Formats: sequence, structure tokens, C-alpha cells
Amino acid sequence: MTSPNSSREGSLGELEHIVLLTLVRLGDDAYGMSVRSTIHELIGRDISIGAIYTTLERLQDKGYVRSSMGEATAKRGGRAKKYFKVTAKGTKALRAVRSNLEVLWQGIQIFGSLDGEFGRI
Amino acid sequence: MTSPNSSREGSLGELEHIVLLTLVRLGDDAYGMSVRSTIHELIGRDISIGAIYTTLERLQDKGYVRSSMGEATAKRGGRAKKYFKVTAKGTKALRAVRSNLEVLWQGIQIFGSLDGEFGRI
DNA sequence: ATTATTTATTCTACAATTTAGAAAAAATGA
DNA sequence: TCATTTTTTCTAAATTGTAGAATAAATAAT
Repeated sequence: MTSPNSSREGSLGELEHIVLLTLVRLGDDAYGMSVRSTIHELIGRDISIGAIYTTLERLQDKGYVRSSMGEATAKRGGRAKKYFKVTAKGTKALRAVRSNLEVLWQGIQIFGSLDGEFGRI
Repeated sequence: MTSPNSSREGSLGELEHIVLLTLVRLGDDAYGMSVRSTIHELIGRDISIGAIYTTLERLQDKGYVRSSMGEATAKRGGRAKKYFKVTAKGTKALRAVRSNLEVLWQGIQIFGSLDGEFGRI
């Protein structure tokens, strides 16, 4: 690549998109394991924990999230969690992706209609 | 990988998602170049033509689209186009992705509100 | 106090997807 | 014939997605 294609802002990999969105949803309780189980509960997708963490790390490298260590809790296996928080930049990326998807889906009619709408961003 | 994770149905790569959706939009006029320009017009993303074609081919390998050659047109450079059509399987994948996204975005509130909704699928 | 179990993160290596750019093909126009 | 245009194909590489094993740190059980 010579010139870094700038038209690619508002572009997130599929898993990055899902993970970032789940972080927003989880708020203060967002860490590796909870992200994984929440995604599973919401859409039934079983992503390995290793995949979750590499994605989280890449998201951090890109400045879309930051992380901070919590404290251990007094229960079996309650080691300290690494919490993740979406940055302003991450929020912006999410908004852009959302906006693009709305345009792309606008007017698309495929039988079997699902009539939901996206939540506000 | 030992067992092919089946929870991954209703999963399309980001570009696959965009391209498939654009094929639906274009209907009978969907071929490499038109897909590329339409995406550019809709979301301003400048994807190389090579990238479009590799995606189209992969989509075909997965059975999400089929292709057929058209005829040459009587104009400069009017060589025969390769038209693409979304299959029932492709439509199904699109519906699943859409459904998952609706769930994931449900209830997400990020300032700067975009209040559109997805088109029906 | 050693060992087991649980929750959690990190590491490693590979597969799949995305990407650009150059090459080739097939048409008309000069 | 040579140039130009529209279109597809090929090639190589970067980025993203993936699982599984290893490690760590806590409490529970013996």
C-alpha cells in the first residue's frame, strides 16, 4: 500500500464491531469473560476467549478502547479483572459504522421482513 | 480447528456484508464495476476493484451469489459484463446478519443520535 | 499446607478476509 | 494498426478472526 486509504474510516471488522458494541452495552462491567458471555447470550455466537482478547487488544492499539485493572474479589477464582472502556474515538467509529449500515440497508426489501430498527447511537 | 464452529452462521465479513447488500440493491445491473461505484456513492468508501472481485468470488464459493456472463455492448470498452445475483442462501445470510445487528444495537445509546432505521429485510 | 477447582488473562500459531496494483482481455475510436 | 475505454483476472501482502494451550491468581477441599 502506498497511500493509506482514508475512505476507510467508519470501518470496523465484523468482530471488532460486535465487541465494541458489547463493551458499550456492558458499561462498567465490561471485561473479557463478560464480553464473551454477553455476545453468546445475545446472538448465540460462541467465540473463543482467545479471540475475544486478541480483538480487545487490537481495539486498544487502535485507540478505540482503554483498559484498567480492577481488584480481586473474594470468591473462588476471583482474580482481578481487566476492564475495558470505549473511548471517544471508539464511539465515533461506532457511529460511523452505524450510519453507513443505515444507508446501505435503506430501501432494501427482502421477504421475511424483520421489522426492528436499530437503537439510537 | 477441530470442529467447525456452527454458531457462526449469520456471520459475514464486513466487506462481504456491504457487497452482498449492494448486489441486492443493484438487482439486474450488478457487476464488479457497478458494485464498486455504488458503494462509493452510498458511503464514500473507495474500495479497489481487485478487492471487489475477490470478495465477489469468495461470496460465490460460499454459495451466496451466482454469476452469469452478459453480452458485449456496442460502445467503447463495452466488453461483456459478469453479472452477479444473490442466491436464497445469500439472502438468508443477510437476514441473519441483520437480525444479529438489531439485537446488538438494541438499546445502545450514544450521543449524537442518528435516528434512522434499517430498511426491511 | 498441599492439591483441586474456578475465574480470568496471555501467548502462539494459523486461517480467513480484505486490500491494492498490475496484468490481461475485449470492445470501439482514431 | 495503435490508442483508449471498460471490464475482469491475477498476485502478493496486510489485516482481521480464530482456537487452544499455557499461565496466573484467587478460594475450597482434603
